[in-house]
Amino acid sequence: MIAHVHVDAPVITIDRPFDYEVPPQFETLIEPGMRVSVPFGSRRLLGIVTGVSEGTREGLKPLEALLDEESSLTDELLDLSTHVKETTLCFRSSALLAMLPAALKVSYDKEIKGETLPDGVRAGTHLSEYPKETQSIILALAKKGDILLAPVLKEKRTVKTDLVIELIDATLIPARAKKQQEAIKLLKDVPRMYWSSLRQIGLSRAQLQKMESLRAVKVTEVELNRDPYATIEQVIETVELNESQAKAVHAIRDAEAGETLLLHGVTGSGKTEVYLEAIGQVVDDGKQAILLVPEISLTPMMVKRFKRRFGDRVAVLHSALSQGEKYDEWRKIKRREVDVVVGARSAIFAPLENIGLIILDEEHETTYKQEENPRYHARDVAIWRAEYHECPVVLGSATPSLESYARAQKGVYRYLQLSERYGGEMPPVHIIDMRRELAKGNTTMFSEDLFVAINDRIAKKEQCVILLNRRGFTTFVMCRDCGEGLTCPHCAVNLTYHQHGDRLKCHYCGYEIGMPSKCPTCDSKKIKQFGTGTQKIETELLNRIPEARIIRMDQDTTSRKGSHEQLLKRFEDGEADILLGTQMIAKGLDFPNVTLVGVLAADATLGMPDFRATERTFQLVTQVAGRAGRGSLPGEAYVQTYNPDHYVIETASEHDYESFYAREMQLRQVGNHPPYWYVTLVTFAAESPLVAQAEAELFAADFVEAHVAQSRLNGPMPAPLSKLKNLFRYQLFIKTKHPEALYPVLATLQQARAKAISKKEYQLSIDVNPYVFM
DNA sequence: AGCACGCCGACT
DNA sequence: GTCGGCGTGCTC
Repeated sequence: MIAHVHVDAPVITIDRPFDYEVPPQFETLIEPGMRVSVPFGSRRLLGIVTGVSEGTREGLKPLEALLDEESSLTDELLDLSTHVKETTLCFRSSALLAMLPAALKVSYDKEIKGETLPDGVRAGTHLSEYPKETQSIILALAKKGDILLAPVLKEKRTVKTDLVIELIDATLIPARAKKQQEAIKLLKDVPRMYWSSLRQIGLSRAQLQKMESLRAVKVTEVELNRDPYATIEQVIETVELNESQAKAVHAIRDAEAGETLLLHGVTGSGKTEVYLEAIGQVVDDGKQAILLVPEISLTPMMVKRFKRRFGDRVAVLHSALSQGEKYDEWRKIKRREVDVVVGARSAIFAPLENIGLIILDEEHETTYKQEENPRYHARDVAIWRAEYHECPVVLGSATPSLESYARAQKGVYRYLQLSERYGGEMPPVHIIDMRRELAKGNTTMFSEDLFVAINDRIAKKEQCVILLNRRGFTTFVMCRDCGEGLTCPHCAVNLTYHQHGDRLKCHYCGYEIGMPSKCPTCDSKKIKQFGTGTQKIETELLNRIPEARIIRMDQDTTSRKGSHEQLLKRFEDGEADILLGTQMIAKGLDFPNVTLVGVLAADATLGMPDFRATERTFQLVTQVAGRAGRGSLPGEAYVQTYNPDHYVIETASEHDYESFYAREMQLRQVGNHPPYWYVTLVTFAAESPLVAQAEAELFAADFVEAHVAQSRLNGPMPAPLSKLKNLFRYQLFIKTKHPEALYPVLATLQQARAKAISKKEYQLSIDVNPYVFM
C-alpha cells in the first residue's frame, strides 16, 4: 500500500505529494487526512496523508508512524485545501496546516544517542534541552560520528485527563483502612467520582491503587475538556422578532443550496437575533452552523449569548483561548458534540460534516482576510463550503463592503434589509470643522463643542466614548534643527515612539532603540516626538476637565491577557465617565449609558495609498456613531475632521449608505478598482533594488505574453514600503475580470521561478485580492 | 527549508 | 595531509 503525503515544508520545490510505503500494521488504520511522521532526506517531518492507493513501488521509504487515531481532516477539507492553494497561490501544505488547530502542529528536535557522552549529557535526551554552548559541542561530536543524533518530531498537543472511580464492591476494603473506608462511604452516595474530587479527602494515589488492586473499585482514565465558559447556564429564550427580522429569517430558511444572502442592517437593527433564530432552525433540522465574527467583536457578551442559547452544543474558537483550550474546542467539533461553531477567521475551517448555514457577521471587516500564507479570505472559503454542503451563506453588515453590495445589486447575492432600529432613530451626527478650531487658536485635539458636550454628560452622569482614528498616524521623532526624522536602519520607515520604556521601535522588523538624547545626524538636542497618541489626548482631556474619570484602551493598556475585558467591565460598571481608545473600541460595544461618541481625526486615513481608505472611513464613522444612544437615553455623535465637505464625512454623518455607495462606485470604476476588477498584487524583494526591479519587469513581460483575457497590468513600481528588513521591494498590480483564468497563469509563472527563489536570489509574494498595499 | 555532498583555501 | 568555507542539488 502506498500513501501520498504532503510534508510540512513550505518550499515551492516540495509542494507536491511524496509517496511512502505503508507498513502492514498501519494498512487497516491509515486514512486520508491523517497526520503522519515520515523520513524525508536525513530529516523526519510531519506529513498529511492526502491519498492512499494499492500496490507498491521500488525505492519507497516506509512511513514511520501514524500520529492520529482518526483522520484530522475530512474529505471535504482535503478538497478545500486544493481550492485554497489554487486561488491564493499558496502551498498545499500551508493550506492543510491552516485548517488544523495549532496543537496539532509539531516541533522538531534531535534525540541524543551513543555510549560515550560528554559530562552532563545523557542518552535519550533532546538537543534543545541543553544550553547553546553544549549544543555546539554535541553537534561537533555528532559530525565526528562519536554521537548519534536521531531526528524526532515532538507533538504539541496535550490532553487533560482525570480518573473516574467507580464502586464495585465495598466489602473488600478492610475496616482498619480508615481513608479507604472514608472514600467508600463517599462512593456509596455517588458511585462514579472523579479522582480530582475524591482526592480532596486526603486519599493518596497509593491508597487508590490498593483499592483498585482489591477490585473494590474500577479506575478508568478519561479525557477532560478545559471549558473556558464552564459556568454559563443554558437558557432557551424565545426571541420576539420584528417584521423585517422575521422576513430575513424566512428568506434564509428558504434560500437555495449554495445561495449567498447579504443581510444589510443598521447598527442596532438586531442582526444577532436573526442569526440566533436562523441557526436555531438549522440545529432543529439536525444540521450544524458556523458563525464567523471579527476577533474584536468576539466579546464575552457575544459568546455568552450563544452559550445561553445553545449551551454545550457551541464551540467557541478565538485568540483569547490557550492553545490547549482551542484544541479541546476543536475536538468537540470533531467528535460531533457541537451544532454551532462561533469563531474568528480560521473557524471557517471547522471540521463539521453537515453544515446547514454559514454566517459572516460584519462581513466588511478586513480581518477576514489572512495577511500571511495562506492568504485566504474567509468569505471566499465560506462560499465554497456552502456550495459543497448545499447550504446558504449569510453576509451581515451595517456597512457592507462595496464588493458584496455590488454583487447584491447585480443579483449575484440575495439582498435582505433590516430597516427597523431598536431604540428609534440613529443618533444625530455633528460634523466639526477642525480648520475653524485651528483658526480660533485651539491647538488641542478637541473642539470647543466636544469639550462642552463631554462636560455636559459628566454633569448628567452619562458616559462618553472617544475614539482616536489612529491608523495613518503615528508618533515619530524628528530633529527640529536639521529636520532629519529617525528612520529604521533596515526598513524605509520612521521609527515609532513608545512612551512605555521611552523607546523607538520599527513596527515592521522589530528593531528598537532607546530614545536618543540628541540628533544622530547633527548632535542637536532639539529632538522631539511628533504626532498624537492616546496618552497625549488623555492629558489634554484632564487639563480641561480635571474631574473626568477616564479609561484608556490602547496597545499599552490592553496587552495583558484579559485586560481588554476587564477595562470594558469597569466602564460598564460606571467606574469611568469616558472610554478613550483606538479602533478597538469602535465595534461590538453596547453600553446603554453612553450618550455621546466623539471621533477624533475621522479623516486621518483618507490620505493613505489605498483605494479602500474612504470605505474604511465610512465604516468607522458609521459604526462608532451607532454606539451612542443604545439604551433609553438619546445619543449623539461628534465627528471632528479637516475635510467636513468630503462626501464620505457627509454621507457617513447622515447614515446614508446608498449615497456613499453611489459616489464611491463611480470612483472605483474610474480607478479600475474592485469591485469592477479583481486585483492581485505581486511583490518582488531582493537585496539589490535592481534585481527586484528586473525580476518584476521579467514577470510583467511573461504575464503579458500569457494573454489572460480581459486583464491589465500596472507597474512595476517601487512598493510604498520600498525597503523592508534590508530587502528592496517592487510591486506589480494585475487586474482582471476573469480570476479563474488568471490563477493557473500565476501558478505557472510562480512555478517557473522555483529555482531562482530556492536559491534565494529574490523573494516573490502573490496576494490575490489584497487589502494591504505596502 | 534543511541537510549532505563536493570542491578549493588555511592550518597543524 | 586535514579542517571547514559555502555553492549546488535533492528530499518518496
